[in-house]
Parts: sequence; C-alpha cells; structure tokens
Amino acid sequence: MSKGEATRAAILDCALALSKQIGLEALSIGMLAERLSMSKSGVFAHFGAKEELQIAVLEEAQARFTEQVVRPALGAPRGLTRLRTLFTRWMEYSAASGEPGGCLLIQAAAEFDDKPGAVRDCLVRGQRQWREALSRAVAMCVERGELAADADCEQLAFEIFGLALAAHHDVRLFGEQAGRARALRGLERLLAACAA
Amino acid sequence: MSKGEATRAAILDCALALSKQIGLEALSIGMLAERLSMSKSGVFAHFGAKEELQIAVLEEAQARFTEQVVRPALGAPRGLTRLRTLFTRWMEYSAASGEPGGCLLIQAAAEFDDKPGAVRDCLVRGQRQWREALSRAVAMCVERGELAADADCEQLAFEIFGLALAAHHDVRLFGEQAGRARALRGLERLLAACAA
DNA sequence: AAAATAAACGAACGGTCGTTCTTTGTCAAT
DNA sequence: ATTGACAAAGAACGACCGTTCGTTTATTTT
Repeated sequence: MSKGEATRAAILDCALALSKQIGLEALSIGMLAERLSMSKSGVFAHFGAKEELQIAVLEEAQARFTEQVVRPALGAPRGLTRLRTLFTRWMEYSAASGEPGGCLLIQAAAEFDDKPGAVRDCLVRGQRQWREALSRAVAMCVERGELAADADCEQLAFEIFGLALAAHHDVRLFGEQAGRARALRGLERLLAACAA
Repeated sequence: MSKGEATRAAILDCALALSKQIGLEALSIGMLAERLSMSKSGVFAHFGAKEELQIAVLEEAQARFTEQVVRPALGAPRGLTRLRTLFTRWMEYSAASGEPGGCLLIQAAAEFDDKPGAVRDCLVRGQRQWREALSRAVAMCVERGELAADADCEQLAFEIFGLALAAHHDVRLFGEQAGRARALRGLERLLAACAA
C-alpha cells in the first residue's frame, strides 16, 4: 500500500465519521484537512472534486455495510436464521454505540432524495441492491417452507425496512435505545403472521 | 394583517417549499431573497437570525401537518376509522404529488438528529407529540374493542410510523409510488393481526 | 546517487454565507 | 403637513466554501 493510498484511506475514514454526524453535503474539505493536520489542497488532490469525495465516502459506507451486515449473515444458514442475523446486524450497524452519528445511508437518503446527480445515483443503486438482498433472504424462507408459500417477499422486505427506519428514528432523535428492541419485536410479529 | 405580517408569511411559504427540497440547513437567506425579489437584509430582518428562521419554518411545517393530517382525522369517528384516516392523510401529506420535495419533518429528523440546539428541540417536541397522538388513536381502538385488549399501543404506533417512513423512502428515493400502497397494506396487516 | 514520480503545501481566486449598520422609502396617526 | 414607527434596501464585514496553480518536499525507481 503506497503512501498515497494510505492517506486516502485515512481521509475517507475521517470523512465517514464526520459525515455521519453532519451529513455528506455539510462535509467540507477544510474541516477534513484540519482534523487530519493536512492542507486543504492536499486533501482535495486525492479526489479532484467534492462530488468525487462524496461518492468515495458513500461507497466506503456501502462497503462497510456489506462487510458488517451482509457478509456475516451469509455465514448463517439460509432461511429464518439468516434473516434474523441480517436484521440484528443491521440494528447494530445503524446505531453503533459509542461513536456519534447514525447510519450514513439513511441520512444520505433523506439528504439526496431530491438532489439529482452522481451521488444520488450511487446511493439509489446501493439501496436497491440492499433491498433486493433483503427480499431474497425472505424468499429463501418461503422456499424452505419457513414462511407461507403465498407470502409477498417484496412487501415483507418493505415492512422490515420500515422497522429499521423507525428504530433509527427513535434511537437517533429520541435517544430511546428501546427502539431497537421494538424493531426486533416487530420483526418477530411479522414472521409469526406469515408463518407457514 | 399588516404588511409586515404578510411579507413574513410569504417568506415562510417560500422557505417551506425550498427547504422541503434542499433541507433546513442548506436553506439560505440569499436564495430566499432572490426568489422573493427582496434584499437579503429585508428577509433577514423578519427573523433576526438564521436559526430563528429555521424554527419558524419548522413550526409552520408542523402546523400544516396538524392542519392537514390530525385535524381532518378528528372529524372521523374514534377507533379504526379515525386511525385509517390519520394514516391515509399522512401518506398524502408526506408525498404530496405535484410539488417537489418530500416531508420536511422526516428530512429534518435525519438532518438534526445529531445537531443539538433549539431547532432540534423544536423538532423533537413535535415528533413526540405526533407519536403520542398516534399512540392515543391506537389506544382508542383498544378501548372500543376493535383491537385486542392486550395490544401494545406504543409498539403499534412505532410500527405504523415505520410503515410511513418506508413509504416516504421508496417514493422519494426510488420514485416508486407503490410505496404508499405497500404502507397501506402493511397497516391492514398490522390491524388484522391485532384484531380483537 | 541521480533522476523521475508522487504527495503535500501555501497562497490566492471568485463566490456565498450569515450578520450588521446606515439609509431610504412608506404608510398611519396626529 | 409633520411626525414617528415600521419595512425594505443597500453596502459592507469577516469567515468559509470549492477550486486552481506553482512550488517544495518525499518517496520511489533507475
């Protein structure tokens, strides 16, 4: 790993932490430079444009999401077990205790939902992939007979997504940690209602 | 209504439309002045500080929410009918077709969930009130025997909130109008599962 | 060790930001 | 007609923004 790559990684790490708190748009190169004890131009040179920086941060966030949520669940057996793993990992990721700031992806979704451009495109792509992965995890439960054969996988994925959003909302805005437990209860109710 | 009051109302109306698209933080006084064919200082004078403007916009948004969602539902009979009215009005409000921009309150929740201050406080207050109103609407269903006596009202309000968030997410980010129908289906499933 | 490449710096640019202050209109009551 | 309060304009402020450019320092390759 060359020095340039190492610096770029350090910048991205800092930028990710920062934008989780203040958003991708409010993230500024000057601020980043100060935190890293670098010059503005030094930071800037690694990306060439602010939009490229935002995209790089977003892709890093999505990569980490995959790493921390999707990949561990692939180790769990298909079906309900995997679906539950996916969800609990998701809860842990989106409200990682200790460090400040919530889930960058949810934040970015609200920030860029009306702002056309490459950043939005990147986000939409990632979110669609994630939703499909979730939908597939539900479909596996149906295939294995753990959920009713007539269950609507996309509808279920939609509702599970809503539970996660609600948990994020409660934890972040109200500071109610109970939101996570609520979401888990919601998931169980959902699965029970669709049990085979 | 004095001239000053009229101008202030016009500013707020424009500011509300603008911040629904770009957010409360990105909303700038210069931009507002240009759209209204006014001077920056002329706009500024009505609020004295940007934070005051943000709070005024937020309170206006909350007032309109109450007007367009809560109040019409109070005209519906208590119980399931009122709860359904509340939800459908909510769907219509949060993704009002025609005009650009989504629900300012959801946007602001993501934007200010890690930004302490008067704006956040105002938002949290409003969101708590709304959640409680929702919870009370559920409780009325239980009281009237339309939902099971052991139903957890706050849990149900939490899950209903999640459905609305998911609908907003899908409509705004994916442009899938079907999100609203999905949310309605989710609500019906929820109510059916808790039927007395 | 020398040459070539990469990385970071520092200064400057045009712009926009929120904010302040002074001045100019514009009505209403006297 | 005069005064006085209010509304808006206009110019200026320091601060920060993203970006460009030329220079200097590190690192790598020959």
